[in-house]
Amino acid sequence: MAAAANTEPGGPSAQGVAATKRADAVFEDLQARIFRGELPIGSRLPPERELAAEYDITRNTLRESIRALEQERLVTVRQGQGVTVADFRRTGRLTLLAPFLEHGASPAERVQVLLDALQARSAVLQLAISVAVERAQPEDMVRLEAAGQAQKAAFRAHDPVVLGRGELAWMNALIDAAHSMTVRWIANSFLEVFEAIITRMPSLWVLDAGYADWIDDVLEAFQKGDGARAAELLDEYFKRTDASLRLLLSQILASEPGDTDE
Amino acid sequence: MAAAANTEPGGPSAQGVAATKRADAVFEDLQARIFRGELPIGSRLPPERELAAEYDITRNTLRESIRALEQERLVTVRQGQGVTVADFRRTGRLTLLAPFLEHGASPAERVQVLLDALQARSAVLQLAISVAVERAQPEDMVRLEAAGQAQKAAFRAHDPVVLGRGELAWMNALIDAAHSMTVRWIANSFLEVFEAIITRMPSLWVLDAGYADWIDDVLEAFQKGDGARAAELLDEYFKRTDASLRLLLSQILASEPGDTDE
DNA sequence: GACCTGAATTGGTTCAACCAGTTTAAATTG
DNA sequence: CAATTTAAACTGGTTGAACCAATTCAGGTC
Repeated sequence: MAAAANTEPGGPSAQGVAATKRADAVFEDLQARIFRGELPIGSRLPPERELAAEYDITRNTLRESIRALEQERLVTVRQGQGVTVADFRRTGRLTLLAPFLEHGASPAERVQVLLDALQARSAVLQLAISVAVERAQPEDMVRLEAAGQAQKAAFRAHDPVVLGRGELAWMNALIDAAHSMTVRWIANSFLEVFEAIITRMPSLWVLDAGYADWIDDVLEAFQKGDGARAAELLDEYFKRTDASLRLLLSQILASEPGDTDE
Repeated sequence: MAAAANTEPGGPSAQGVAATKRADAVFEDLQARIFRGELPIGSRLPPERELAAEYDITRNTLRESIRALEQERLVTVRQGQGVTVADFRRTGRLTLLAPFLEHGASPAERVQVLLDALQARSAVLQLAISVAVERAQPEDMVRLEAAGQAQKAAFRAHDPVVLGRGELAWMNALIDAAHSMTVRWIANSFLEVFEAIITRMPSLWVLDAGYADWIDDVLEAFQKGDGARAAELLDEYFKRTDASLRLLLSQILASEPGDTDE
């Protein structure tokens, strides 16, 4: 028990691990094929009857997969006309972020999306801070403080997984302190990505040497109610670590020639 | 043809207008019931066989609806155990924003979410600007400039629908100029909301008197490559209009006693 | 060539079983 | 009587075949 403790409630659920349901498995495969460009944008999927036969499932089951694809805006479905691959790069939504980073086609594009996502993450956390400064309750402050201290302690251990989970906990505390559904909903898509990174490529979890001090500074600014200062600190820090990550990723990109991975 | 011109490609698609497919209709109804709290968080939905009978559809069709709910993280489904309403306020993602604002339970909560969404929108557009300043191509600049001028012209017409669509076009131009899938994906969920507002409650489209000048200032800062200045202008402007909107919404809230609308 | 017409194609829905985890309650056992 | 075992019942997951309803497209008609 307590094997893979979830950072926060609302953890595991959908497509977390390998899909057990046939419909899920087919959904993921089709999703990956679309991301890979194997099913090009604008092209039509084979008719449901054919596709079902290909995957050796019944049409009803296949339809559930298609329904999920449609919900993610990866395809558009019209009676009599077929299922068409949508221009997801343009029409997609943030829910595609994590799956795209896992199944996306070219390494170059994945790296680009990841770097953009990091910048966006910084913006989201800055938003969270500015809202949280206005709305944080005493218990939120306690939780934030605790998460920060835990991180400072864990920092000396140099374990990327522990630190990653700790930072996730810290982010969650901050997001909860904002008491904003909108902030929580935006953040969840990013947290999904970080979950995946911690689990599958912890080496990507880059931390700056000044991490411990930084935690203190942010907490202090936050407690003073100086949201602008806290946001600024956050921005600066991320600019530094993201620069390191950029370097790291370019190295990985250079060493990994082809498209294949997994 | 050209009847209800879409602002941008990637327009109509899913649940735009009243669902024609039975499965979609049921999905929307269940979604609304969950938002309304009629199906409380943590409670179990009736068994599929019963629910299908209630809606007078077949189980397979109902399952497609459930699948969509699951994809939106509104329910969790486990074999042998049933379908449980998820704590969407915590586990949901940005895709819920538009539907929640349309079907959400208490007017007070809807207003709160809308105001938070506006602040988030500002943050997202600031992000878009800061990225766009780095990546905008000449054609992006042309498009932005054109959209801005069109808005200045339309401003004198005082037609909220035209102005709303124009501002949507302007935002789209900016988002495209960022050349970032992440930015586009975040923004799409917000654009969905604005689409709905323009169509259904155009009176909410508040514009400041200084709108025309503001457009000029932002464009100028942008063209100078001063992303920080442009973002700042955007933030200031939104703070002003959002304050007006806050007032307007509180009035509407006061005049509309019950939960019912539509 | 423009216009109907109807078959073929494709998704949408229905029905009726059966399979597979979970839960519950009865039966068994100590 | 309490703990355990067992089997029924419930719940979602999947199947297969058939029919309905838009859309497309090929032929036929004018």
